[in-house]
Amino acid sequence: MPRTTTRRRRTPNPATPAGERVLAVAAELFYAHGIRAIGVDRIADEAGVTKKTLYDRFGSKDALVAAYLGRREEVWQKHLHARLAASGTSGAERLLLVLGIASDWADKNERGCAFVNAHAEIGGTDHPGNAVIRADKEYMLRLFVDLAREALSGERPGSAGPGDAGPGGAGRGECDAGAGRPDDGGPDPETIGRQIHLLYEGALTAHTTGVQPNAFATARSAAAALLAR
Amino acid sequence: MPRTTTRRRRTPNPATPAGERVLAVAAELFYAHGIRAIGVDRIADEAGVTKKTLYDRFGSKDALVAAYLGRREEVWQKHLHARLAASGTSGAERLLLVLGIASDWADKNERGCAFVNAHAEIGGTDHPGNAVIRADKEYMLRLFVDLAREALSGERPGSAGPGDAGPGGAGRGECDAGAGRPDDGGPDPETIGRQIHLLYEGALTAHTTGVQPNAFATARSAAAALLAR
DNA sequence: AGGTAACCATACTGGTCGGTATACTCGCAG
DNA sequence: CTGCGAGTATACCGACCAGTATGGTTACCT
Repeated sequence: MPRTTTRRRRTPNPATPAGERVLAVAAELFYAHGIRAIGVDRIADEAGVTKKTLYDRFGSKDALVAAYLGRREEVWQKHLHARLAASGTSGAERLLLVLGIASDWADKNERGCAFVNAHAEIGGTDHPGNAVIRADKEYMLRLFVDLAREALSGERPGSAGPGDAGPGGAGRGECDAGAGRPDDGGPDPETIGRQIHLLYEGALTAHTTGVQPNAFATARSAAAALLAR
Repeated sequence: MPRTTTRRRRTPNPATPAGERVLAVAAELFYAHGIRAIGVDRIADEAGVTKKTLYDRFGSKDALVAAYLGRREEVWQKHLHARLAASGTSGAERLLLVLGIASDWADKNERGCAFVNAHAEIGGTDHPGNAVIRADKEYMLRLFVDLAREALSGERPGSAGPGDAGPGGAGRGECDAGAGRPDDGGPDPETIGRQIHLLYEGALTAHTTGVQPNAFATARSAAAALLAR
């Protein structure tokens, strides 16, 4: 019974009761006040845990931050797909529903996108959390592109396999994303998906900063217009 | 000859050589590394100034942060209008040019929108910088709405005055911003301006986080499509 | 001549930062 | 019964935090 290398655990796994409490408290405080604004002492205190335990579980504050972001991504994606699956929608409706779900989510998470906020603090460094941020952004972009493809191809609920995609390199080119000329003939799903992704990202910040309280409704109407061309 | 109450200056004005140096250094460091990541000691050091001088000019770190944001807003708005005025464009072209200017700006400012980043760190508090953030966001929204109005008044009938609007309070409703239904008849300029503002905000974060390197080109094509409906 | 604004330099406060060290207790599985 | 993982408690480290105190040096403006 090879129990995953029972011995020798250099990088600790935080899946213990105390570790869970730490992660829960860290998630709440980091999100509400920012990463740099919260010290490990306070997290340990509010989790009812000693600093030693915190460091035994996570190794460093940076690792704890990365764990916080990873947990956040996991929860959001699970929530999103649960509501998406329960809706039974398809085609354009399904794509627009994503904006509706994000709207509800944003109402309950008044500090906005945790990944954008974290990027403001740790972006441009070699912080381990950056990988998680990038992964989430990439994921949402792909989701919108895939849903746009389904919406425009006569609504096929099929898996549509995006072709492994793979992490690959950073820049991929996408060759100008269809300039400004009114190519009314047929804007490809990739472009429309990317456009709607921008509406999604924009609605998140516009909603959070308070400039556009109804940002998601506005984004929805714009997305519908882009799909209906 | 009342020279603005020559005596008694409780709130200092930072318009002195040393003050300018402090502000310049602060702007660079705050933008590049974040507000909480930079201490006043380092700012004073790199500006070749003592901490005493820094506090004589600005009073507190929070006030210095607010000054940094104010300066940033000023520079951006001046740059934007200079390029806008030099272009001689009008109508839809003029609106799309804003996205082009923002694209160039974003290429030179790789850490993204200073106000979004600052909001991630001080949002939700009573920090004096929040007023500046809000003002900038509001300004860009108004700009897009006004330009959308100009762009659409030249080709579409029924100007449909939105009714004074005015600054008023925070929430203004805007009554659902035209839900999802395909009201192809005529989307009002206010709504289109708001939609394009979302594209602008989204492009900023998508470009900065690296998910969409060509975010502004994509935003441009989407904005053109929304205007050409 | 004297006042004052704008600077310099050094030193200090009380607190917090991320991270480590030491030593002890508990429950469980070999 | 022993060894170990998970946890407790306390104390410590050097560095940095925002902000203040004291005192001295220019240069300009009445």
